[in-house]
Amino acid sequence: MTAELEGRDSNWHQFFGEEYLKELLEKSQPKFFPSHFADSNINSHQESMVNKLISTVYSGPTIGDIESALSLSGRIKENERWNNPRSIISLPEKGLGKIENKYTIKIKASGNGLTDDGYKWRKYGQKAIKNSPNPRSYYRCTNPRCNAKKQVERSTDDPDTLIVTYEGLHLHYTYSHFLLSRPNDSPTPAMNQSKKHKTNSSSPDLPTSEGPRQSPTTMPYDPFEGITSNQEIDNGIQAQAQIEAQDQAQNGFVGDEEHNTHGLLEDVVPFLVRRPFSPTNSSSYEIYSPEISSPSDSTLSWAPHYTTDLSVLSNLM
DNA sequence: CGGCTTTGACCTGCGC
DNA sequence: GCGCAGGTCAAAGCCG
Repeated sequence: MTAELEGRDSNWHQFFGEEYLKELLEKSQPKFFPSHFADSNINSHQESMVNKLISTVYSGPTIGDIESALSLSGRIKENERWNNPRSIISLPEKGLGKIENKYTIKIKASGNGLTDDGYKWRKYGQKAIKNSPNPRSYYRCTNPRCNAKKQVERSTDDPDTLIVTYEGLHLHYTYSHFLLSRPNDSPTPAMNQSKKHKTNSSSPDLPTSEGPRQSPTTMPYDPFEGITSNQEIDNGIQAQAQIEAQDQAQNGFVGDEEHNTHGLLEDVVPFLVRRPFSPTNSSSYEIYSPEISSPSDSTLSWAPHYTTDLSVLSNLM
């Protein structure tokens, strides 16, 4: 499989610019970051920490993610547009139209026809599409806080291929991500309040990604990998736990209590798509952006035609 | 009984 | 303005 990756560099410093990172830090600092992170001068160690923290907090797919996760031999195009979020804002002026948090993914369904992407979705509609024999199904994330949506339809070319379009962000916490690297930590009170997950059935007509959330004990990667020192992160975790405990008291739930119990904001691109890990997972994934890829280009491409207002995300933290 | 899917109706955007 | 197509709503029914 080949894929063309068209988009931003995975280096957050380059992508967002230092000023924007500082702005983000200032906004998120009260809950998550030690105060000195908001200082005007960020040294290299701090910057490294910032990059890692932000890439953890905002876990949208980077090129590295896609490449490593999908084992793709993709070629990466330089595209200056994605080097700075400010320039994204001006994209419509450049004729690319409205930018959306949208990804389209082609999934070669496995034998059982299921494509468990690790999130829990509720179907809210199905629509016949013109010139297509296959209906399109509409799903929303079951988390009441979350505006993530996806559309699923079978490819007309290949009945085994599902075309999944993700839209929006998973605005809920996956606190378990923190804990993977911290086996010695005792669970926070909030963590003990998670329910057992419930497995959904799938439409027999259009198998989708209903399924159990990935168990914290089998989460495939450690978001804090490489981060070594850190009272700051401990503080952040504790602060987060307090926030969630408060949530629990006030609202009766913590994040997506049933399956995505605690932790970091996740991009709508599902965890298992970004980081497929199980050798038994026979699904293959192709991520592309029909809006940007050339019609004459036979290869599939991916482009981050999403913008994420990190100030919004940081406010949610 | 709660949570889910199904499905027809309704809404909205867009092209003519 | 009209019609079409895509997207969403919500009532009804199913299921564990």
